Amino acid sequence: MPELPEVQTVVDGLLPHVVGRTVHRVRSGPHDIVHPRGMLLDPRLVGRTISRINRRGKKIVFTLDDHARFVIHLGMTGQLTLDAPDAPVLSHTHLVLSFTDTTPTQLRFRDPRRFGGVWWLGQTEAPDEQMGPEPLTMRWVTLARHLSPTRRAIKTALLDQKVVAGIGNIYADESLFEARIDPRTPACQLTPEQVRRLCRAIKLILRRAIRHRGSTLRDYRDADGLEGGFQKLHRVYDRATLPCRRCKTPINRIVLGGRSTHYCTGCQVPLNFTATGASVDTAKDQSRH
DNA sequence: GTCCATGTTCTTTA
DNA sequence: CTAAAGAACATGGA
Repeated sequence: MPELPEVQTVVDGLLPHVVGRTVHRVRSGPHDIVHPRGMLLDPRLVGRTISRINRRGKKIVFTLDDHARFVIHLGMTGQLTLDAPDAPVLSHTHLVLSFTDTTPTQLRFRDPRRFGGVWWLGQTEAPDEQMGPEPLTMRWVTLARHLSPTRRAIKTALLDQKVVAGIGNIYADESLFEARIDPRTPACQLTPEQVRRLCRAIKLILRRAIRHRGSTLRDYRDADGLEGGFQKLHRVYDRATLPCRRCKTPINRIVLGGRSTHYCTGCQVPLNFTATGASVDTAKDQSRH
């Protein structure tokens, strides 16, 4: 469920209530969602103070006062919420950190499908090896450098966290609509102008989504258990057969890289268009290996 | 029962 | 060998 805007919203909700607080107790559910598997968090966390929380891609990085770190990834259905200790514990709650200094609070990790989990990093391991640039601050030439080596469809490339960090199925589709690029276009065939437009579109869409506290399709909740609002502003995602909000053409749904892909055949064109709307042939032959 | 789902990783295929 | 497609993971809702 959670892509960059949702993860950022969760982090923003945690910051004022968790940073600076000391872990008093750790409770785990019946399933081991900690990596490396079998590692006990209790002796590493109890008595430690959370000194920092930040986001990298879709990962939430917690730093302790001893400089050890751990990452929580929400996977598809993960929720990280702040609750009163006496609030009912929902099913599929896998980890509860209790803070008793000042107002008693619990940080709860719940994840029905268990694609998410906790990764202990210790004091040396980096949270983002292999991970691509942060989309909110990347420059278009960086994006171009990561797209040029692959012939995969641009939609598929955007989902690859080594290409860009934090984009998932919703915001890939929404960004490509904003940039008016056909999702099937081979990544290496985008013109510099298209990459520039895509880079701007990604930032615009992600910032707008963060402003609306992310998209809730089903499971996503912020740290306070509240739903996001950006799903109401989706232009293509989950809108197959509905009229395009821009040109009224029915939104098309196809499958790319095994993931449903939504786009407007009227607005998102496979080739470049000039200012007058005439199509321009850019099929420069990409020699086959 | 069937299909589908906001993600990632391993396996198979070309 | 590499790149890309496909399957797998686990659960629940339509």
